[in-house]
Amino acid sequence: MNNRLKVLRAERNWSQQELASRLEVSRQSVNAIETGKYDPSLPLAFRIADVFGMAIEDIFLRE
Amino acid sequence: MNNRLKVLRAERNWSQQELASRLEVSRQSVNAIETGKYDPSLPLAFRIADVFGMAIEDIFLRE
DNA sequence: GCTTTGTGATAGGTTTCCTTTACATCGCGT
DNA sequence: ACGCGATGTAAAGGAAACCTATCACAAAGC
Repeated sequence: MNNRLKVLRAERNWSQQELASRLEVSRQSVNAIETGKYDPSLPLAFRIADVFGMAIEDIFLRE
Repeated sequence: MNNRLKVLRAERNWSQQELASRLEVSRQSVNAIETGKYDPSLPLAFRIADVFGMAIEDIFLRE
């Protein structure tokens, strides 16, 4: 499951640590999700959508 | 994380087994998600949204 | 040079998701 | 009364999603 995390984070000039703090997860989790190691849980996906002010469907892509 | 699975399933007159087959998961998984035992993974949430033709945000509710 | 910041990766451990198998109940039709 | 579809639940095991701690490295600044 592909995602646009890295781009969205760059648009806001946030470091991985900055995003991790906003999501209340570890920096390693953010890194793992960005690099496609695994997909976030649904609750975390909702939190990600919230901090970016977008819909889950617009951040995570099927395919 | 609350969800409207039971209602959506009832609207379509699908049994848990019917939905499980469409999602390609076990019936117990559908039952567990419906009864709030746990949340689906993100990929499964996308499949659920697909079979109902809705957005994830309209099936699973924050709060 | 040295230090800081950002990023990628790994090892080891816990929790959550999902499976198979199994059992109990309830409602409905025969 | 009997069978059957639908549902709820539980145990045991594996896979996936988290965690902390740690190392490595490149780029930038002083």
